[in-house]
Amino acid sequence: MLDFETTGLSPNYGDRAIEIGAVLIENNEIVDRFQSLMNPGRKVSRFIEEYTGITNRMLSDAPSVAEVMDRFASFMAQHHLVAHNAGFDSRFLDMELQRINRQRRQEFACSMLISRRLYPESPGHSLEKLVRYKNLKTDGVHHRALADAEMTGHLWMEMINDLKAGYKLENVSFELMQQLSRVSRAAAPAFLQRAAGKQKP
DNA sequence: TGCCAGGCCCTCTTTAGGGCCTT
Repeated sequence: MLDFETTGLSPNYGDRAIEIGAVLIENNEIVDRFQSLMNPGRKVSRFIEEYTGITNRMLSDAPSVAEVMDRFASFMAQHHLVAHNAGFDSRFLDMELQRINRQRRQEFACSMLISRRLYPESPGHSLEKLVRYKNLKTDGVHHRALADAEMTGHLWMEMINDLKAGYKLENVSFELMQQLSRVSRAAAPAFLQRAAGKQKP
């Protein structure tokens, strides 16, 4: 599970990463963590300072983006990747890796797309609203990379548990989650019924 | 200086528009 804080929304228009947080999940348990600020080599806006709590002063002492991303590439290794609204984080990850001549090879899954299919009745599908809706573990910090990655991890594990309980699935693989995120919202229940049928002995 | 996203998903749809979600 990974999360970026950035200078803005568009890597194609020059925005850069300023913090990355990630948790490694094995057997429905957080077993490792990664977090670092990174100096993008430019000032961040007042809006970003207030939105994230990450100030220009904090970034001036931080290691370079290249240095942090090199360490993170080793941390993520070949593990599957998950982010909340993964399109956003995958664009920044791929752009920052490209800048250090490295490349992502593994697949991404999006916890937001899956939550929309699994919890259509939720009042919203932002990370914050889902944490409240599912009463997930949180330390109350939002818009910081490690805290958001941890909450995404708890959401991911909750969704797996709900799929197991609600559809009598014995095994919920990363691939099944990815497939779920790709079927239409209307077709999701039938897709899950079929998946459960296939797993019956 | 101020401007600039991208994709999903619904609906009053498909020759489109707008809300949501990420910073």
